[in-house]
Amino acid sequence: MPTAHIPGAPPAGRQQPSAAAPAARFQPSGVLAEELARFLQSAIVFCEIAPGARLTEEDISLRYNLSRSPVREAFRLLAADGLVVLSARRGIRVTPVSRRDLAEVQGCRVELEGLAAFQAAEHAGAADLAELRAIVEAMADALAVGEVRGYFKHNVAFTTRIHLASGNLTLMRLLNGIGKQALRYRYIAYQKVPDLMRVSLPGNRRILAAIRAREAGRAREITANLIRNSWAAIEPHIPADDAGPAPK
Amino acid sequence: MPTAHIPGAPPAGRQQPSAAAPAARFQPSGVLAEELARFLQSAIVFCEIAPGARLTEEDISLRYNLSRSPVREAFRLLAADGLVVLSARRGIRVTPVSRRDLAEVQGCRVELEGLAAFQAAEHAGAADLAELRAIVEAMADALAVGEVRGYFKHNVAFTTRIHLASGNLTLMRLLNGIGKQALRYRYIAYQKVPDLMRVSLPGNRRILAAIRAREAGRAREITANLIRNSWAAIEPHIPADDAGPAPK
DNA sequence: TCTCCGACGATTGTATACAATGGACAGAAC
DNA sequence: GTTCTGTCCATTGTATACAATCGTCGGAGA
Repeated sequence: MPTAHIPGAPPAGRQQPSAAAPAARFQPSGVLAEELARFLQSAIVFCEIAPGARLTEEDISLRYNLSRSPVREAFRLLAADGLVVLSARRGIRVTPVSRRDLAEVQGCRVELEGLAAFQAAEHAGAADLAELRAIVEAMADALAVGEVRGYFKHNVAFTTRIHLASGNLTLMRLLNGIGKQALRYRYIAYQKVPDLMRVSLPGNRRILAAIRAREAGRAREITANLIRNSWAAIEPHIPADDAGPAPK
Repeated sequence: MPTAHIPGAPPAGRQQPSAAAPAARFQPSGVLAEELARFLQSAIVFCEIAPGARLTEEDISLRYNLSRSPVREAFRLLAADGLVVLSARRGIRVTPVSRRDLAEVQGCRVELEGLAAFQAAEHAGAADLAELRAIVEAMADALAVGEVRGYFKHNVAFTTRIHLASGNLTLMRLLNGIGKQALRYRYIAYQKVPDLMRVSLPGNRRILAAIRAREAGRAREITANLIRNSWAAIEPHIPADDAGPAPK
């Protein structure tokens, strides 16, 4: 199989632009490169494109009826987020997952998410707090009915909102650069260990409480511990062998 | 003046490719986009292109006799490093410097450089230690003869080598994403406060000593403190007003 | 059978032309 | 004088054609 299966795309042969397409079809609205990057990012995070899969610029441009320019740019964006690895004239590969990579990502996240929680405790405004509270309730609702993907979505929103509340644009840029890669592991975690929700929710409640109480140091500590816990929960579900025999 | 002055480029009119050019002229060897990004990055870090200056893709492509494709890609790379800000159809601006930005960058660096030093203390090999030692000696030599720019260069190399010794690719990617922006402030610092060298050198010696002794926690602390010190030294030399009256 | 060499093909790198968009400015209406 | 509106232009967004390069594969020679 020369190229990986990609969902939401016309199967193989070039298709008329106006032809009917699958439900999840890529529907550009604004800048093509950014839209495509978002679309592919989602597909990678949710493992709809397998880790290690090989892609090419031309392949994607044919599938989605775009020229190579925006496709190329989209791949650069994904590479900046660590989701794909570009190698000149050898194609593009979805970054493989590995325990080693997991350790690196989570190790960095401990520091940066901790800093974000710290600064959020210092700077969060009333609107931030209200929003965080609402998100936590949404998480609780999703947990109550066992909606893993819904819980995951709200959990991500919670984290993102804390980043925003920190008021630190540079930190947000950094977290954005690592967060996409982390998202893959977080999604794998919730899929394989749904019970992680039961640990995560109280932890997030405590983070929110610390932020409300302006206890920055405590917010940092709880956040760091929560990440370490989820890290430990994820690890057994990632292939141990990190320099494994790459297919071809 | 519609566009900023850029060094190392033919003045204005299009020039023959083989024509004689200034000494520091951009000389591509491999991939144009990356070469150009490196060239512009250096110009921005060393303030040869002023903070806040406005550029356009076409302007650069004319100056260096390139097509817009690699120029465009180079600007995306610079944007990912936070050195320029892209705004659709409004041109490209060199990221302004401000105390607020400085605080964000250094705040993040305290965490990440600290983590790098910590992990370097855990993982550094003999080659890393030898190299670090050699660089520190080079720094001492530069200090002895008062070569600010030489000291700066070696100092950057020292930091980079610690990143490498950490063995954490993800951390290196993150530090790379913030390091370029930090470099501007570090360069301003050494220019305006050459005496910073006298504080920096002993600090770096102590970091190396801690790494050699495998005292990870101490390496982290010294690193964090060194950054905080240089931060404090730089701050007075950055315009306080961060949302200043943007030209035009 | 193994190794070296050369041609081919796949894939990205670069150049160029054209389209689309959003702001600036001039002019008219109030 | 102020405000609205329409046109123009600067600038980026996109499409396409061509060039360069690296890996692969087959064949010849030892």
